[in-house]
Amino acid sequence: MTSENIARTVRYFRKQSGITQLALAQLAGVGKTVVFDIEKAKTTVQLDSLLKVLAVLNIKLTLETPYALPAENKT
Amino acid sequence: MTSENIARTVRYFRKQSGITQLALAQLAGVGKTVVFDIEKAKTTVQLDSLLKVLAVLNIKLTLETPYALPAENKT
DNA sequence: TAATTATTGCTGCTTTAGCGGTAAAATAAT
DNA sequence: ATTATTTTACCGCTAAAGCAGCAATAATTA
Repeated sequence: MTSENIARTVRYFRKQSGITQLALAQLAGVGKTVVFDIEKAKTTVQLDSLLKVLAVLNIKLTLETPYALPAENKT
Repeated sequence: MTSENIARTVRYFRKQSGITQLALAQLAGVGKTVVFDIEKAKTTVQLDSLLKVLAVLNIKLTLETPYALPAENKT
C-alpha cells in the first residue's frame, strides 16, 4: 500500500459520499490542507490526521505480514 | 486498526528479527525517536516515516472498506 | 453561456515532528 | 552481583507540517 493507493481510495470514497474536501476536513477535525495533501499522495501527513479522515469515510487500516501475529499481540 | 495495534505489531516483529530500535531506525532511514514513538503508539508520526519502518519489517499496510473499490481506482 | 461551486495553489504564521546527543532506567547477559 | 545492552526520557535546534485566508483555475449545474 502506497500513498497513491491511499490517495485514490480516499478520493473515491469521498466522492461517493458526495462531500467536498472542505466538508471532509471539517468532519474529521483537520484542516483542508490535510485532505488535500492526502489526495495528493503526500506522505508528510501525520498518522493522526490520516486516521481521522479514514474514520469518517469508514475505511479501516490493516497491517499484513507474512508471519502470524500471536494472540497476545493482537487487538 | 489503532496506533496501539501498530505499536504492538512493530515491536513484535522487530523483536522477532532480533534488532534494536536504533538498528531498525537506521535500516529505515529515520531517527530513533520515530521508532520509539511508533512503539509508544504516538499518532504524531508521519505516514512517510511509518511506511519506511513497516517496509523494513515486511509489514504491509492495507485499507479495508465495506464497499468495493472499482478497478480503475485500485493499484 | 453564465453562474455557482469545488478544487488547487500560494502565503504568512504558529506549532511541532524529527533529529542527534546525553543520561538515566530497565532489561539481558556473563 | 556486575557488566553490557537496550529502552526510555529529556534537551535544544532546525525544518517543515498544519492552519486559515485568499486568489485563481477547474468543474458542475442552471
